[in-house]
Amino acid sequence: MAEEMLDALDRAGVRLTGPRRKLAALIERREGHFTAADLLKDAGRRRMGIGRATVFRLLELLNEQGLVERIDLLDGTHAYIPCEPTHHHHLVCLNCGATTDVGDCGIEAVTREAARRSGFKIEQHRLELFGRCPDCRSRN
Amino acid sequence: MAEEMLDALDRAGVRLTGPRRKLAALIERREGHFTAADLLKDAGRRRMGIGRATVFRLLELLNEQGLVERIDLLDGTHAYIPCEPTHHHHLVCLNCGATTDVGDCGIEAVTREAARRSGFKIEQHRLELFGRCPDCRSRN
DNA sequence: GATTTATTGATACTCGGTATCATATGTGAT
DNA sequence: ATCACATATGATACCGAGTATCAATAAATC
Repeated sequence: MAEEMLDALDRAGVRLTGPRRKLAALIERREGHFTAADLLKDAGRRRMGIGRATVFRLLELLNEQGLVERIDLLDGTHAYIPCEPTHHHHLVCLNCGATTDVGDCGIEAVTREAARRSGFKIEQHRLELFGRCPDCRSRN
Repeated sequence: MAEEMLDALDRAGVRLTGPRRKLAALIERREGHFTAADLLKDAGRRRMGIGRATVFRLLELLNEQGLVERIDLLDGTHAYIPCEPTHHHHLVCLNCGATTDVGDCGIEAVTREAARRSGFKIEQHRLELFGRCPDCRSRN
């Protein structure tokens, strides 16, 4: 469990410590997006004695490895979501918080058009999509 | 000066107070994106005696009226940019911080495709584009 | 100009995230 | 196995963005 994350950490050349293993497991059993505070609470509830800083440090590491991404919810709060380390975009369910990834859906064309209109040379983009996931749609 | 913002505030039915007029003028003379702290510093430098809370309150008001938008920079910090109150997306220059708006550049098609692939019903989206503005491109 | 009500600025607070630093622990060499 | 040492840890303190509170002030309306 949490193999993928631990492998990535190993590959990144950092130590596979107790706190990191435990946190990776906690992240894995989470569904949808979560905040650093959520994780910290998870750990606290299980008396894991894991420090605040450690949580943030691991999230940063995982983020560097592309296994977790920081997204900005519509209300301006930050959340983290586990994901594959390839370029993609996120879909966030406004009802239950579930997230999915989608690959390139033709956004290249959009950036090209924006570049043409503005004269900018576009180097990066960020696209977040918000809506209702299939489950929540069928559930009412 | 700052007519547009003051008009909008008036239309919104709030009072046209001294601090609001002064801040609107300060926002107007800003270029590119700015943080609440930037604005506060502007005001402080001119000994305007404007409180922290007032700055945040005005930014929130302007945001509600669509005259200012909060964007998330790549490094995770929040910034505000003045803009038109129609749906659009933002281009941010990674070099100088300048911003421009572009209207719909075909993103409808992208959201439709993402919806098809994921089963989500997409209700909102957020797209931010980062790159080099024409000035910075020609300047080297 | 008086009155009413929204707005203000000071202060204190919350919350996400970071810096510091002495202690603990994983790891690679022995 | 154990040693040595670099890395990671957790406690604590800190920072910066944003919000709540509240008595004092100033727009708007009459």
